[in-house]
Amino acid sequence: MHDRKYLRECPEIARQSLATRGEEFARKIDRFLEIDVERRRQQTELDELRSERNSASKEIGELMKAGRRDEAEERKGYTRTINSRIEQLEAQHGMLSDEEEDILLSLPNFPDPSIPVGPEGNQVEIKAHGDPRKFEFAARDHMELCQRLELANFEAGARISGSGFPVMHGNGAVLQRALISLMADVHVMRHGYTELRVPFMVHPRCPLGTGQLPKFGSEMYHVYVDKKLSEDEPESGPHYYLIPTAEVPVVNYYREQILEQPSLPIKFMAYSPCWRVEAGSYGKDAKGLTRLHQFEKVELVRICAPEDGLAQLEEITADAEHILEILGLAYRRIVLPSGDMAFGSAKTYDLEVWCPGEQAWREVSSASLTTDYQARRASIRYRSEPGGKPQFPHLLNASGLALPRLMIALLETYQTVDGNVVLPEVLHKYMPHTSILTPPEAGAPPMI
RNA sequence: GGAGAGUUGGCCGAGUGGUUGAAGGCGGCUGCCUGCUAAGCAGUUAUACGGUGAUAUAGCCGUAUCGAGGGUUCGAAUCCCUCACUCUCCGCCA
Repeated sequence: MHDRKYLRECPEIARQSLATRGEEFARKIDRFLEIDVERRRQQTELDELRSERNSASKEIGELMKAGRRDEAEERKGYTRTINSRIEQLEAQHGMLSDEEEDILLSLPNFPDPSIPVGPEGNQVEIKAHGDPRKFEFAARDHMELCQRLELANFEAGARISGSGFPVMHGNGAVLQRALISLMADVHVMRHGYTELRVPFMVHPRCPLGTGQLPKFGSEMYHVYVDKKLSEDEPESGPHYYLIPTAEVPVVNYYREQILEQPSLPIKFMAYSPCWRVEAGSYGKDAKGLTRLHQFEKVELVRICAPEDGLAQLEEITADAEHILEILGLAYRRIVLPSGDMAFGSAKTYDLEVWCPGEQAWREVSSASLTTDYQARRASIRYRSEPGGKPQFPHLLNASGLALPRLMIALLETYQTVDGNVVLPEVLHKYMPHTSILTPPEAGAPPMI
């Protein structure tokens, strides 16, 4: 959400900035400005009328006390006429305020001037790390490896829930758990994050704060208690959203709070499952573990001083990259163009890991600086000095990292000629029972 | 699922129709006093929006805000209704 004053005072800059994200926003800003002028005019008039009513009421009180009933009655009549005017104005003012609010909530963040302008495809590679492994044999893709080593069961997942809900099986499940532990440990012990364990279903206010709502409600799973399912007005009862990322609950940890002289940056890490509807994406990267309705992720969030945002983005991105580095995976960092960023982001780096079996770079992390955009929406403020003015901090988030695609890269990179997988050393202490994934022995539960 | 209690300022906590934006306390800030420390005294200390002002985000004026929404009234934190949330006890359950 943007500062009204800024839009009012620098509409041209705002228009130009948002034009890089889509052509519809200039029109919205124009409408905002139009409404804003009229809304303020009405508010001034309302304030004056109310002021008059307040003082008249006070007078009535004094007249009553003094026993001057007739004069009091006369004043009451006067206030009643003011009230009808107030009522009228309030209705108009309310409608305008609502529309203004809707517009504000539907404007994305201003892109940082440093990023490339344009639609998806205009991203720029910032750096590359590690060499994609060369194979002296035909590298298998992760589907084949999962099948052979019995690591993931897609059919069973479909039976249980539907497509996009795989069951991790045997060593696949263990490996996933090991990766979670490894990443969490590194972020907590080495990078200094405080770990949170958060609710996975959240109050609607949360995704509004982070920017998924109101525009992207259809991309999240919405949960009602059973008795509300059949009713026409689900909004009347308690309802929740399944989190599409731990960023949602973590950012809302301080929603509507004023932090008193916090020591910034605040760094939070949270592991969680994530649910995404992914409507309309069938067929697009949809095979295997690439794109799922439910997946797991370790998420990083930072809260920092406004002047520090860009530097913090570099750090949080480096924290995510560090995981790829200790796992020995080749990756590149790209900066997303204005037209391809999440709604609340001002600048986003994607980390793409090399998946040799598919001969493709796959996004495993997205690190974003949301500046004060989420802080405003979620009303998170802080005072840098006692009695100082509350100000909006900058918020950042980064996946560190998403499990399924990390798993793809890991399996495909460390496969051997005979179709096994030799795990990198850093994982050994998290999987003491085996450092080489091989097909299960006879007697293991069948994967069908 | 059943029964009850509650939701007030950074925190605790008064307050059942009229100078209550809100007593009192804690904490914070400013000053005074005290030859250390401690204590004491006085003052001050919410947020948002609008206007005015300056144009460095000071000051002044107004409005709104006592969980949310609606109602009664000239006037509501205070009365009425609806909803949300929190807590306690019982039941059920990992």
